[in-house]
Amino acid sequence: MNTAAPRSGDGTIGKALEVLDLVAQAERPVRFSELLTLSPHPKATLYRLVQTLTNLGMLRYDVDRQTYAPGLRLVSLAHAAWRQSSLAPIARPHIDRLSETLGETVHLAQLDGGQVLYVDKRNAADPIEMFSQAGKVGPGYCTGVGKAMIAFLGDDAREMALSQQAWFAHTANTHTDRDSLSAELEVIRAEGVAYDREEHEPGIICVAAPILSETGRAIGALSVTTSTARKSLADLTRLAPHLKSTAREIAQATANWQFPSQ
Amino acid sequence: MNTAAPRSGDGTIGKALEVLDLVAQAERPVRFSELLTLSPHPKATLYRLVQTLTNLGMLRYDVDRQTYAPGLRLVSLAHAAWRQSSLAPIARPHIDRLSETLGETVHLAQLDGGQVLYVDKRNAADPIEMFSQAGKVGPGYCTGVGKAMIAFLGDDAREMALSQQAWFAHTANTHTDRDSLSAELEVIRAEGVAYDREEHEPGIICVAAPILSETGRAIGALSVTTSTARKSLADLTRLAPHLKSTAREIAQATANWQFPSQ
DNA sequence: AATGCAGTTTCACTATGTGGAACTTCTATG
DNA sequence: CATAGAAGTTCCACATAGTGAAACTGCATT
Repeated sequence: MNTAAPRSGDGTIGKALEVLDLVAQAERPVRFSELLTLSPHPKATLYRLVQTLTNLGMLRYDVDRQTYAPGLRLVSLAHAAWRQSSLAPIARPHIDRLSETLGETVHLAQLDGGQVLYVDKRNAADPIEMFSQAGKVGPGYCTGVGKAMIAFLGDDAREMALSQQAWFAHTANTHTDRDSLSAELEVIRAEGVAYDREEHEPGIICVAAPILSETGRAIGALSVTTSTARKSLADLTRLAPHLKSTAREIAQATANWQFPSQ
Repeated sequence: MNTAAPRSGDGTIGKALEVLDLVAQAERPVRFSELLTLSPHPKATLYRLVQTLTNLGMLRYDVDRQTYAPGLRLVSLAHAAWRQSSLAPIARPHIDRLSETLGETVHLAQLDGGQVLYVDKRNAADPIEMFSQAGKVGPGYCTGVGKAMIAFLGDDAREMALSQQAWFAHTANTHTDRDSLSAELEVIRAEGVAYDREEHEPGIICVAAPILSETGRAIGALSVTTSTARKSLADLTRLAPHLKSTAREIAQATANWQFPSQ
């Protein structure tokens, strides 16, 4: 088996996925010419790729507007991925309970290519939401769940993850290089909890606890997010024990069934 | 732009997606050798495809168990697809209201390659947890939502859809050929509602209304599903007007924004 | 030690995908 | 209403990228 994960350059299939990503990241239907400016490929090549993807149902082409959007076939594929590769199905009852106890919205995230992928969320007020939030991605280096997970990776995986960060200063508190973050990761490892101190968005704070495998590696993370208007960091500290115990419950539940560490 | 949608045979990318589908359909982590028996490709070719997909994050490889599962990258791609290409974000408030009014579980579905794709569901208080969730796919020819949508397709699209059905007799009531179904489609077009009379699962019945574009083509469908133990078909008939009016509301909401007919 | 099975690598071959350029719409503009 | 320009589509000589038979490497099992 191959070791690294370059995530691009893998032949034709890689190119096709780059295009798919481009369309997905656009967040709205795009015209062919827009894609052309965004992609490194010559016109004819891009054209064929887009055609193939459309034929395969991975892109949807709107004839009237002449635009491309991600196709619904992805949704059904993702369903399988979500059920098999995410902690969500197993974690769901535990998250329900936690969300109810705390009266706060709880997020469940996993690491994918150095980025945080939210795989489920439980809104205290409004139950059962699916992909509305699940599927969303965020940065690893400046979110509570991201830091919680990176702190508890194996050395190689952590190096990998650190090298994949953008280190963009979203706020004055954002870690903007690996040394700065690495120092905090030590603390997170010691405490078993990570805080987001308005590092991603001003006014937004969060506590997060990693979900650990038997070998002590992060396989996911839980978080409670709130705004400085509603709660303080001290308040969140009080929630930490609940988070940690729920994380431990989930870890146990997964150990009984299956699940690979990164 | 190409017209038809053969959904396979599209070069290397098509092959890669076939493999991805295979893994997704397995519903559990699969070994390489299992894939080998399922796929028409020779060992080496399959091996490379699987490697490429793994590198790209579309598959996840579990080193310990030597198994492949759909990768989480799909979940984030699907998020974009769900937001842009599904009716769910627009329809959500209307479905909420309907589900609350009726006190029943409401499903929202769209047609994708002749199959029904459930893009959202709203579970009322009393959850009959059964066969459906966002991302789940079902047959077109023997579900309420499927028949409601197929009835209101354009001629070409309907022919296409009919040719893509499996016509498997799930129950004694299942339509097993296009003539049988076509007759019912006439009725559905006249009434504007479709019923599933235990055609997919014994004991499960449903009413469905299509969501129509300005040109009268189906862009999705709504349904209320229940069991014969709880309700009769006559009961469902009484719900039909609510379904139809909600479907019309959603159609209006989409018209104001965007949306292509099939 | 011998057999068999699952997974991986090699390598000559050629099918597949490439991309520059030419062609066709369509839309904006003088 | 002619004309320029941009956006989308097709063509085709070329070589990269993918193919698959066969050989190889572990690792169980007998």
